[in-house]
Amino acid sequence: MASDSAVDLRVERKPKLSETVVAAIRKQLQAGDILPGHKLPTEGQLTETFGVSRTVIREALAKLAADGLVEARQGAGVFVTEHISTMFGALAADMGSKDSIALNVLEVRLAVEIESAGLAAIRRNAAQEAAIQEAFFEFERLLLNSEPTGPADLAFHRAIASATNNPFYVEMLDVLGRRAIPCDVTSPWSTELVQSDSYQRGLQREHLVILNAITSGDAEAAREAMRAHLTASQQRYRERLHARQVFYADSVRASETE
Amino acid sequence: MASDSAVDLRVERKPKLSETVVAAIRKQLQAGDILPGHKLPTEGQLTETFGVSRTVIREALAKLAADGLVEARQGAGVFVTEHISTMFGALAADMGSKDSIALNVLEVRLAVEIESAGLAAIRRNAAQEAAIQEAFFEFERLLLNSEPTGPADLAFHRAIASATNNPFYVEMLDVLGRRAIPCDVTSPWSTELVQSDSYQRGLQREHLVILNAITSGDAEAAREAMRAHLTASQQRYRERLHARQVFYADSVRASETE
DNA sequence: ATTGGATTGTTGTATGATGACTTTTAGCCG
DNA sequence: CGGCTAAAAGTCATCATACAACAATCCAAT
Repeated sequence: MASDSAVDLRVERKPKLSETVVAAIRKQLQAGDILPGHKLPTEGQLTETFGVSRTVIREALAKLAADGLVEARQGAGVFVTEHISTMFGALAADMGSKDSIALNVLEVRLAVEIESAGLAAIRRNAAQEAAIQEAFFEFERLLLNSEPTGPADLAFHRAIASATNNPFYVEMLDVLGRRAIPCDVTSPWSTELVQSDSYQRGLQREHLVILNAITSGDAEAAREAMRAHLTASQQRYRERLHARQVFYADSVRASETE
Repeated sequence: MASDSAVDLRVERKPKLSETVVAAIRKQLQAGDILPGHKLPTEGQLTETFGVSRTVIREALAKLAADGLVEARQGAGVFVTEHISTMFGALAADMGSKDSIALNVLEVRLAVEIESAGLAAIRRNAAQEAAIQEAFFEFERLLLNSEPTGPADLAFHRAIASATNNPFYVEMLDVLGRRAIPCDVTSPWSTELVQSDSYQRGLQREHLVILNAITSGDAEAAREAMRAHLTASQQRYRERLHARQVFYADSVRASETE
């Protein structure tokens, strides 16, 4: 309780052994060392390979199984799951559990916002449309002045949600947005990389498409524009995670010089 | 390996102990026995409570942690994480009393389910697809026997949400669905009017379109089918409300003009 | 009253053993 | 020689115990 205002500095204080093993096996699976449907080494072999106890191996396999990457058959062995769609498989393989939660929440947010845009295109009134435009131009202004655009971006999305005339869309956005930061808003590790001018220009370009669709009352186009915007954001988010994990993996490798 | 092509019919293949524990703790958390941010019983206490070894408890906690429901801090204990459902707890409690609000919630649910169907079409695995089909045929069976189809309908929607491989979709569906049931499910005022055979036949027809789209892996078609299904349900819901309101009296209208 | 260490409680990891289930192999019979 | 059965080996699931690492608490000394 010493300092609540300070941002939590410990991004990754201590990777548990099982997490390390999970990451290692994930990487192997992603690299295709073991093909879907085939058997992983036995727990005993993995114990020797990684130099940890069977407890750790079992916990790691349990986590992988929880993510659906592998499945254990008693008496037979642990097998790589057959069906994982390539997209989702790579996605899940790339990220740790905590990050995957953020991405999952973001995905729910995506659903809400897409429909929100469609409804806004249909139901908006003049004042609401003006609010959306105002947020758009505010973003533009901040961008020109090189000021942080996060708030304006958030305002843009909230204005759209508000234009549905369904208060729960706004509430939903607030609740979901607070947890899974939409990647365009400030984030612990989004220092300069994300704030680059070209990055924000891209955001604004996507915003414009959304805005045009809404003002023209085309629900379908609005949904598609919002979908494009958010999936792109999702992609950017994922890339950042990946970059972070590469960094993290390298640091682990450095400490494990054996 | 006698029948590899056939879907595994044994619903309860092997209830691992850890899974049982996971389910039990999940239920407790969902029931609100332990509030977010608070500490769970220690592993030792859980060992005694469930009568299993600490190995099983640890595996169960690891799975819960993988789902983001709890997080363990070494030396301190295992704590319940702040969760979306809890944030929605108060929110969901507020709504549901008024029908207009229920309609708004239903609309949010529509957004979630539409996207859910699209993701299910892309990401589903064999077991999940089988679960969806099973729910569909269960609906069919109940329909032929003139039994209430509500549970099967709900199972159908939950199976689709589950097939997204994003646990938050299921959770969202549960939270939103409990209050504003989609009118096809049992509801206090859905006595016979809603249960009419032709009505349920229509539902099942819409379900079939969704099912086909998902099994064929067409995300766009799945979304459209789900959208059609839910907007139709929305419409039916409105009609029922209107009928009820007319049946009651016009006095209500006086207080809430507009 | 504050600081510092000792104590206790809790999770993380290691190790060994046993049961249950699956696969493979060996053996038996036709 | 071929097919079926039973034994054996391999593997995961669970249990039990012990120690290490870490966190919160308490208590004594200053």
